[in-house]
Amino acid sequence: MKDINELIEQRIKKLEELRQFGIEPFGGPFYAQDHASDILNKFGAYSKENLETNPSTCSLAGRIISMRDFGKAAFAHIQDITGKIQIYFKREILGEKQKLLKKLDIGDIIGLRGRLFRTKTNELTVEVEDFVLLTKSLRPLPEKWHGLRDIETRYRQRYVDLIVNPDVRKTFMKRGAIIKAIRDFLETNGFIEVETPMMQQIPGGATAKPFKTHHIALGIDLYLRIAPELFLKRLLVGGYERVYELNRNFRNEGISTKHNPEFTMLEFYVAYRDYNFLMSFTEELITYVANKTIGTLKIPYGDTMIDLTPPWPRIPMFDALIQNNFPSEILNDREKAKIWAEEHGIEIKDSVSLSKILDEIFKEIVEPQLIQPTFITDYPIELSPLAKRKSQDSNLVERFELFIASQEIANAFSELNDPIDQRERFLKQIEEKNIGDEEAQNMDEDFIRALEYGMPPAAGEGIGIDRLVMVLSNSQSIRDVILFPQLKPEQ
RNA sequence: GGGCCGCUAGCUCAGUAGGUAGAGCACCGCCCUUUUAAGGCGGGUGUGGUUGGUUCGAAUCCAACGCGGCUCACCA
Repeated sequence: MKDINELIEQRIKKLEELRQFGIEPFGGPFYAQDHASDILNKFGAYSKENLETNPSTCSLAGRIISMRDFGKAAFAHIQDITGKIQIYFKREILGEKQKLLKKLDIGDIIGLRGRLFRTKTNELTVEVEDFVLLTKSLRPLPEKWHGLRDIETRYRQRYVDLIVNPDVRKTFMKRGAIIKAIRDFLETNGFIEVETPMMQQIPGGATAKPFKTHHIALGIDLYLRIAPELFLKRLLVGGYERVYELNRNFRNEGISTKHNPEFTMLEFYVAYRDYNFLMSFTEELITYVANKTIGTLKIPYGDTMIDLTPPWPRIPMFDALIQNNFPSEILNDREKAKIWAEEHGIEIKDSVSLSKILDEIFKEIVEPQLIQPTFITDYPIELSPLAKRKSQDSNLVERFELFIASQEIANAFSELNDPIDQRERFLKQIEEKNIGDEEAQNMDEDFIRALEYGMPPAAGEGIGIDRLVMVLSNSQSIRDVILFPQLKPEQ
């Protein structure tokens, strides 16, 4: 941060000179009446003559992002949250104040009022009648054509990325719109938003390694939540019928283009429904969000087009395997399945169960092909300790995952509400943990106690918001949809 | 964590038989009242990621380390 160079020194000098003129370079409030894009939209149809005969004034606040100074006149563009607009400084109008332009730099934030006109090239422009410096910028912005390309700097200094890369702004605006649309949809369908603990004594509700922290006054270790699931289901016991939480989860895993240690998850629960209901509901939710935020169900992703038009195929997991040439006769044969996997280049650890082997094979041979939205249903019970068994086959659970663009977007199931079965499943997890599965789930006695009071039959779902935003914004890396992705410390 | 690639001016990038570095934009000075990659004249502003090594001499060759990207592993 101490890399004071000549460019910064020059700007500090200008700042001091401005103070000598009695101008405060870090000013107070400025109540602009307008925004750049609003003006462009509102007056876009007004001709040059029109603007001359009906003078229209405006006031704006924003950052100077370019400057073309002629001495007695100057053009600049200023940028606000909506976009940019050209402004024109003219000595005839500003008088002595025109000289202040010498002390302004690209990057400074100003407030101004002026009159709209069109230039020779017909660009709608604000002729500045008065302006005030609101903030002096001491660091030079990246140059105007190539902008800021360096990925590391873009992530570390997202503020600069946002100033100079309009697409980045758009993506994060879209992210905000997507989240708002999700809330709108859930609220209109009778869901109530809640907040449950992020710091948990027993991390549960997912298979993942947690972050550990410590509470000094209580003298206990706490874990950042890996999922809100067990608390949301306690709320079903408490009487909530439709409930959701849209917030951060934390998982102590590697970082990649698809994983950030903290990520945003929507979890929602519906009493008196099952996973079949949720599949239809998910189609409605995602198509609502897509229509609302991008206005179409046919969206580009990488070099393919994704068509979100429902209904989406619903394929049982085992069928999906068989359709991809996995021999159905060895679905129940751990040894042969393991051999098949290894013959297809999939590494399998010795201790791993049949279900996990099938899951590995699925990830390897099926998942990459699930470009268009697809529900994969009916997972093996060992993979789903919180899900309800299928009545026709007690080795399977009523669960689905939604895949789009080869990514798992949603995971949902009919919730297990039998406290006795739940206790057995937890005990099974503890066995797994003892064998060495770091991610196996923990016993949560209070959760079982809650179930013992009676949880209505219910279905619950988690949607990975970052990944959904990736798909809807055609982003190839999760870091492009998280404002401040986790990075190693700078030096 | 493994493999591969990258790190040179504020930004985007050049620069190998090894001879202490260059372009555009930005910036500084002067000129210019409709420009928009404004233009004209003049100016290079640098801890070459860091630390060592080889060498008379290193941005360049070697090693270690740091950070980033891609990829594999793990997951959502």
